[in-house]
Amino acid sequence: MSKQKNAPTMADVAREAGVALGTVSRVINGKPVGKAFRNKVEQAIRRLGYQYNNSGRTLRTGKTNTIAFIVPNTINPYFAHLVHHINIALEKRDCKMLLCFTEYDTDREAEFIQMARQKLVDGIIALTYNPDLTIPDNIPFVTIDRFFSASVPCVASDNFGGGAMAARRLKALGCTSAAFLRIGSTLTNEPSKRREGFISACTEMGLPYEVMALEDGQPFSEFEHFLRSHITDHRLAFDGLFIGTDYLAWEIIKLLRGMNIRVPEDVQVIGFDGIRMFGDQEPVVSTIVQPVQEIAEACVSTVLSDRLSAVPSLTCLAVRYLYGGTTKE
Amino acid sequence: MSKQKNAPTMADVAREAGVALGTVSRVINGKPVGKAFRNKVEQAIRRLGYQYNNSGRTLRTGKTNTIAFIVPNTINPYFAHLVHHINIALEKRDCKMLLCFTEYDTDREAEFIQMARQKLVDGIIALTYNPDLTIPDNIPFVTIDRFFSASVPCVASDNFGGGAMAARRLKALGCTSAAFLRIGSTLTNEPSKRREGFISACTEMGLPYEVMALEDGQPFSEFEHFLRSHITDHRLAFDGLFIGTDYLAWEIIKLLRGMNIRVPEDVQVIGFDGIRMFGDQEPVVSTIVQPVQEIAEACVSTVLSDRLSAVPSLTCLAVRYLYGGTTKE
DNA sequence: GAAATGCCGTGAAACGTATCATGAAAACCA
DNA sequence: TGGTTTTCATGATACGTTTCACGGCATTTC
Repeated sequence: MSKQKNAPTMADVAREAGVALGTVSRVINGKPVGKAFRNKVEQAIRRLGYQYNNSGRTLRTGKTNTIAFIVPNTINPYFAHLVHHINIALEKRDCKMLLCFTEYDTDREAEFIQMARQKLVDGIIALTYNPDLTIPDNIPFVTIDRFFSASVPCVASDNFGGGAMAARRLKALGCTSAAFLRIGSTLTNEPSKRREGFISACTEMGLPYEVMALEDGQPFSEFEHFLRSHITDHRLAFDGLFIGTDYLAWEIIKLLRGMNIRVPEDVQVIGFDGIRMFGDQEPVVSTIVQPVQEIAEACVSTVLSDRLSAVPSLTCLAVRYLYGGTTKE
Repeated sequence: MSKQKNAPTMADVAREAGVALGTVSRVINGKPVGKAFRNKVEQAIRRLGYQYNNSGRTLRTGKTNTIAFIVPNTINPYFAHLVHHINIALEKRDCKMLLCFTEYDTDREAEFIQMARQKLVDGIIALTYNPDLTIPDNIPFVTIDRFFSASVPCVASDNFGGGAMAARRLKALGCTSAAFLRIGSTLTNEPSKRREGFISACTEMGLPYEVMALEDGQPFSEFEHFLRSHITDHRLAFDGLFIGTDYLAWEIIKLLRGMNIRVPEDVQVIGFDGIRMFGDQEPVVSTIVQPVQEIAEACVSTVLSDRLSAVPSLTCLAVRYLYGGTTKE
């Protein structure tokens, strides 16, 4: 019961069982061992309550069975869902997850990547906001929604298709004039394809549209100016709004309601990500749902695969989610 | 550039610097070292790009600088916030966090605790749902909101006070009849004190109240029956509702709206936890905010403290949060 | 029935680090 | 200056595991 009853080691088990150290190891690792010997060892393990020591194993094998997930935070529900599903996917493969919150801080992203080099993790899954990140080449690295180079696997859903989906949906809802809002300037980002897809579909359908994008660092209030400048006679100049992120959509809806513009009566609003407040609840905004679970699964299977460089960027299908129900396209 | 350029070790640094192995170690660990020697070592480290190997260090010291946080999931925003703040508190102390999702599964809770014994973590912070959990006595263990015994530190906010706060608030809002809803039967739970505090304050103020508690496993629809049975002439029999959790409150509000009962016009609803949809957004329900950050800080400082057994259960002050603004009581 | 083959138990050797006892040099004191 | 203390570099050791070469034993093969 003492706190420092130092835990039994494999040597203790070997002594207790009257076998060699190597035999104990073979039993533990499921290597072929004679039945009698196996029994002796297993009983000794049970008697002593032996548990393997992870540090020793890791030191010897060089494998930590741990993957780092670098993500801004867990407050944004979309990130929270990613964390959740990545963890599940890792656990399925007997791996642990080391969570690294960057808080959108570039320096911290770099720190975490350094950390990986201390043999703390076997690989890294990263959702970063630094387009100039230097990706280490000596450790498996997978990005979510950020394309760096052909040699760095990038997992993303069909952002272009999702954007087009949003446009078609607005049209189907009877909108005659649309607008697109997005924060973040990095045009090589995968998510920027949502805009491209939206524009492409609008053009194709002959739906007029406007685009308003905020650079990183620009004040959020710019959006308010944009919206206000489009109001005449208490009416918004457009009746359909596609917003790059549910997070942003929620903010915008607040803004609109503050201007006495009703959603969805006066303007249809569609977000992106598929965030729901809790597990099985109605969405706060109409949204294009990202297949979070598939994204997580793809990240994990890629980061754990040996032939990393051969894995192409993955593409998942987006799903539309609207007031009250889910529709797959 | 090759993937297997095995990383430089302390021995390599020592050779490069022309000093002894122990000297390198002393430099790295900030022990007193002669200036000339220190310089030589530091330069060698830089030249070789040396990074310490965590497994070796852990094996030697027995310290992993990692704390496990056992929590049902990260989907519930309250949990997500806990994860976030615990991680921040750990990082402040140069510790890592190992996240363990139980999904409310008792077996998995036990598994994770076993894992800790493999020297994977230095301590455990747990938010469990198994009242019969056996707490290991050979590893620092801190619980959130669950009291097991005097020897297991339990961090909880002032649940009794929070419950009383909710009652007073309903009264202040002009309610003349109240009800309390809660899921989960474990009466020794710290959160059950919310009910006690509520009842106590109602009694004190002469505010009539009803209590409806769902046992674990009972169908959620029981709540619907309860609510329906309190409706006469399209009017609810009470005009104030205190609900043990924001999660539940949100569900109940959905239910109420489905019955054409308006919130807050027909009935005032107050939840508990202080969940907000995103970082700085309006709450979905009125709620008693838990001081998540302080709770996290208390957990971490307790689990990392040596004189664990001497630490009493901590208590934090609750804060009231209502439509549009925050009020401290 | 002897040689060849396969099976599997053995003990030693690493993995990379922190620490400890040792001893030498430097600093201090009288 | 001689003795005593302090400072600090050294090299060996141990942490707990996996793996590897070795060899003993049993089973097969012609």
